[in-house]
Amino acid sequence: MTASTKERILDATAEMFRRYGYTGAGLKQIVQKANVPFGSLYHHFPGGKVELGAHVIRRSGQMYQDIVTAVMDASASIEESVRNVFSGAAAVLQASDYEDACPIATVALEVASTNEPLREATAEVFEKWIVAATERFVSAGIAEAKARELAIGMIAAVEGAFILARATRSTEAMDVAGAMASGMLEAALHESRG
Amino acid sequence: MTASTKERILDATAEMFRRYGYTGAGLKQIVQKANVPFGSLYHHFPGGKVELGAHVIRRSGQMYQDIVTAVMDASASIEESVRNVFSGAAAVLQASDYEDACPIATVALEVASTNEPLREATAEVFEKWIVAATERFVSAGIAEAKARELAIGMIAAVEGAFILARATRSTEAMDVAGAMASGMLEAALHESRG
DNA sequence: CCTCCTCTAGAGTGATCGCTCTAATCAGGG
DNA sequence: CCCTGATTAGAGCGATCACTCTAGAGGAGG
Repeated sequence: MTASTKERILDATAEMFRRYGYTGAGLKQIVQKANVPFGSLYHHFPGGKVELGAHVIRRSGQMYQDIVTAVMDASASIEESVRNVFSGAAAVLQASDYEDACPIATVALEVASTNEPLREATAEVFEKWIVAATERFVSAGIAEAKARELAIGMIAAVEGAFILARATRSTEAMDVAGAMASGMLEAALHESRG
Repeated sequence: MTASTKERILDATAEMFRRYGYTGAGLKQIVQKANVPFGSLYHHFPGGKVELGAHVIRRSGQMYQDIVTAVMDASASIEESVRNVFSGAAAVLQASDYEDACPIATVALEVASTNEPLREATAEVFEKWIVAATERFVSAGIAEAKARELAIGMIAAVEGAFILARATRSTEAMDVAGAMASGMLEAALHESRG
């Protein structure tokens, strides 16, 4: 209710992107869902769909990172925090009937070869995620290079599991990916502790 | 030249799907690329875009599986075969300027919540891949349950790495995912051999 | 009151969407 | 030759696409 017109547009677009992707989300549908007149969209985002898309990608990326950070902060150990991220993703998938997964993966694949500004936005988000996760692992005592590998592996695992889980409507892939990621982490911790 | 009209449609559609996704690929563009009159498309695929999409998903899934099988058959050991699959994927990505990746991942995410028959087609393909990979690992002496976990983990890793690699235009994620997958496999082999 | 500027409001633009339709073309059997 | 069914060929359909345009509503300063 207190959300501004601009925020309502961004929120509605983010939800449309998650469900229908970038190409599949129509601007008319977006303004209708946001309960905003069409003219307001081009007032706030004069660059049209591309500018709106770039904003939504960066914003969704930040929001997702904040959620993951909060989950990890609430965990007792780094090992547990990784497991909680995957089990949390599995829970959200199930609760949303396999609709709400990664907010930018679908868009990332769609625009990778067709829309350079949006591709750059997705790349920026992924790189920020990698850096944030790497810092976590470094703080846990893992060497920088190994920490970055773990971070990339973990993000790749969760994204790949999202694809399999949504396609098969099962959390099996997410559960397996979580076990795989935590196994990798434990091995790295064991190594770094001597 | 010897390719039939139907095959040319399927090939053109597969390429359009890889680059633009399901929603982004227009039927007019497809028939133009395939050098086929519009009427022929609806003669061969009376069910329209959905029927064509389902055919292309299953066909691309089978083709991709055949390629991976060939790569693995040409490898000396199961460990090497897994590494070759990832390094081969990285090479294809680089050679195609990060356009040609998994032929169905983009479509899978797009249609997961919007098009039930196509979602089922993608689920079918993924399940076949999992079964095929599981059989490979079982033949290598790994227990059935563990082999299925490895198969799912490997497919999730390669799919997730495709997303990161295409977005960032770098093979780093694919290299890391390959190392992660082969590490998992070696651990499982070590365990199964006592 | 008036002016100025931001924002809301939605009708209307040409282009493209998936799809339907009819006609032409072709091959093989009689 | 004619007939028949499969396939090619593409114009045209209503709907929707991203987007532009003009007009009005609302609040702040004078």
